Amino acid sequence: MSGISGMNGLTIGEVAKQAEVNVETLRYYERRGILPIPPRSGANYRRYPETAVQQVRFIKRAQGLGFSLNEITPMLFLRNNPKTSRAAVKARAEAKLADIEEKIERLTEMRDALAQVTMLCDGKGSIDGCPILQALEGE
Amino acid sequence: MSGISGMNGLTIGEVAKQAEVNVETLRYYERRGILPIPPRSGANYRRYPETAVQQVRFIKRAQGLGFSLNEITPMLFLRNNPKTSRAAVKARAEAKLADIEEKIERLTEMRDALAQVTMLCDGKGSIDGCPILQALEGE
DNA sequence: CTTGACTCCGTACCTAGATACAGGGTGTAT
DNA sequence: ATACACCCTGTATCTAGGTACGGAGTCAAG
Repeated sequence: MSGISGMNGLTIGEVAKQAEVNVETLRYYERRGILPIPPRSGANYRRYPETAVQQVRFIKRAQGLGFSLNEITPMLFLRNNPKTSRAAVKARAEAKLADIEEKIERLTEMRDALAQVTMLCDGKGSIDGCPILQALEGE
Repeated sequence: MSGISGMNGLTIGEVAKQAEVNVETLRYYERRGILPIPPRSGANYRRYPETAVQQVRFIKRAQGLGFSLNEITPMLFLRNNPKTSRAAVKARAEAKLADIEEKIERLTEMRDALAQVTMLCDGKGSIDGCPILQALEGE
């Protein structure tokens, strides 16, 4: 048998592999207070419960939906608190949704402005009087 | 008369005010090599030509269109080089346009995924079995 | 000739999310 | 018993775009 598993809980490397993150990332999450502090072995090795893998995956999925670590931290707390209502969870999701929509809108405005400026230019000749540069220079 | 203007060129504070940026930002741009190094007065004060204000505004407008400082630096160079073709400028604008569109697409995917998850939840009851959390936990 | 506003430089700090590395200790297979 | 993978801590580094601060020098007005 390889590794030092089978003892009691998972090593940081095992959690990292299963959750598909870097070992350093797990230590970073611990420092940030986003992952609970695991017990230590006699040799001072972290001993993670199986649930740690699920927690990390939860974090990664939430990140994939646009949540920042600062936003995820209270969500993990919520998740472990049976008094939490679904309404509270839903409210966070909806706030983030609005957030993402605003970002999309800002980028869309940017895109339209840039597209307009780009279309002014036929791409021929020297830069003297280039409409794109004029747009950036002008009033 | 207030200030030390009228001498020859603009002080850093005057440029900052006219271009609506922070004084520190101008020094930062200089360190980054994005703004040309201005001559100094006897007292070692920066003496900016009037064109500096235009350059800073150019930078700020380009940022507003989504260009990073790293992308803007060569654009300023291009702008001052009469051999540059409009095609080169247009190519940069189009590349950035594609870039922004990709960002919009990624955010849109995110939004759709989050919206779907959010709609599963009626916002009633305890978190046990909350569909949003289940989506984050589950496979 | 003092006061206040401005400037200088260098360095540290900020957000966000990690990643890397040095210099040690540990666990196990051969 | 030795090699090698793994773990520990602490600190530094990275991207991006600045902001803040300390201590010193300078300028113009009253």
